[in-house]
Amino acid sequence: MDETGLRVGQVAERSGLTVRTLHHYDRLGLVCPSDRTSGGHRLYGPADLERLYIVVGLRELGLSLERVGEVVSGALTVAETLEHQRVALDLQIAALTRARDRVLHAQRADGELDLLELMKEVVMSNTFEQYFDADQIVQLQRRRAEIGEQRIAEVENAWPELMARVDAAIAAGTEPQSEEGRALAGEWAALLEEFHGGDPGLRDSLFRMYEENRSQIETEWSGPSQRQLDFISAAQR
Amino acid sequence: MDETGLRVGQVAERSGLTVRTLHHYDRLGLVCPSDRTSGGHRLYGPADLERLYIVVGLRELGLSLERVGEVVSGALTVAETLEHQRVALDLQIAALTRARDRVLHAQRADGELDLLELMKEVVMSNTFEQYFDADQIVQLQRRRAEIGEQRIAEVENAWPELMARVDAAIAAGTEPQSEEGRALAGEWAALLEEFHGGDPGLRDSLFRMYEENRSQIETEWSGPSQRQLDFISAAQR
DNA sequence: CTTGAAACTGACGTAGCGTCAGGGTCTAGC
DNA sequence: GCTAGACCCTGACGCTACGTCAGTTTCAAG
Repeated sequence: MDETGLRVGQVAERSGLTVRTLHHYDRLGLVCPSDRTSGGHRLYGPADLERLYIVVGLRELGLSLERVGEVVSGALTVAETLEHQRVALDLQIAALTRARDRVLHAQRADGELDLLELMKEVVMSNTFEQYFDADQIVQLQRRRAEIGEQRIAEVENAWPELMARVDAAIAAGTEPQSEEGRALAGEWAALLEEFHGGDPGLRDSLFRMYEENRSQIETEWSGPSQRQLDFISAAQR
Repeated sequence: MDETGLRVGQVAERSGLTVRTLHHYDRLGLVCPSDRTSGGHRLYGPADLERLYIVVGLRELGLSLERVGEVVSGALTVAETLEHQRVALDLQIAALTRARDRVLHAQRADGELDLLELMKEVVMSNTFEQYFDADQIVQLQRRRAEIGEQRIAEVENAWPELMARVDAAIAAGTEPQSEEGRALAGEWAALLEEFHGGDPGLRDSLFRMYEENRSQIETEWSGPSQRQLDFISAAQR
């Protein structure tokens, strides 16, 4: 008759979970109280609580209950699970961040929902996903986080300004191979580098996307024109 | 018998959705094809497609199907919906980012899952959430994104270094009010400012948390000692 | 008229519990 | 011993946004 131990309600209060949740974990076999009263009420002992806290801790990492079960039972190695989870979280964060960016963009349309803008955004990001795989998108997201929003805004503002100066140089008849031309090409390359961070995979994907969607990017996204690209590539030779 | 229009399969192919999804939207009343063949097959006209693309666009913003329905029916204002959605996405991103940080922290325990570390993390973030509300957590997250990870790492490394110099000053018998003492206090305030960004609400919450968990923070998180705090506050007077 | 592809309408499954519904159990006070 | 009130029990359905059969019917070409 050693009916010591906490009842569900008390465990719920201490752990911040609900009684229903504890029932759920019990049924799934995650945390089963090792004792019951004669009337069938659950009694949680110290070992049960320890297991419960392990489960809670793993859940805070965002693992599903199924994974948690596999980890506590030893069916999954911890290191591998953590690595998978990190990647999964990166992907989710990237997806949500893109949604947030789209919302911000739509909000700029001030009151009226600009469906055309929204569709352009959507088409754009779909195009984007054709050329960059999940890992690359996560990689880009990481770079953005490392660099910080201020620097990103600076770079985005720098592009039209640089493109204007390139246009001016072309109009003035500047030789691409001249010192001025090569300086412009250097700036151009530096801005590109801010995007792909020197990763050849990212750079190639970006270039392929550019090649295959040139006219659309030029007209709808005010990207660089063919003349500008020609000038820059001539200067880089 | 003007049975023109696209069938579900064709619409699915063009929109990137599945046939099942189109059935689902039809049943929910979101996008109901305005025509059917005599045999009952769905026929989507141009107006239906337009409505479908609006729905798809709104879904890409992360809105639930219910919200999408309310927006397209005009029951919800667009501006308000977008603002709510932005906040909701911020909260989700913040939650996932915290989970990711915890995973990274657990991974540093190298192979062996350090449950004690994990529990400390969890307890810490629970403590944190007692003192900062959802808006403030989002605000902090935004600040971190703006500043960039490099700067954050710099600041985190700067703390122990500064604390060491303060200790040295105390050991050398430096007066808090001396020029050297006030310089240290200035650096101290600048590092704090990096955290709260000058927001008085954030600063007060942080101070309250510090006050009420002083011993724990000092021992488990190698935070500043009482002696150091006394020196700094004396120097600031 | 046949045949293969495509479409139709249910209906169940998913993750992690919330939320009744319709009971028993525990315990303090009388 | 009895009862009231608080607590606990075990089902069972609900929610999101579809995926995935299953069994039947329609379409379009030969």
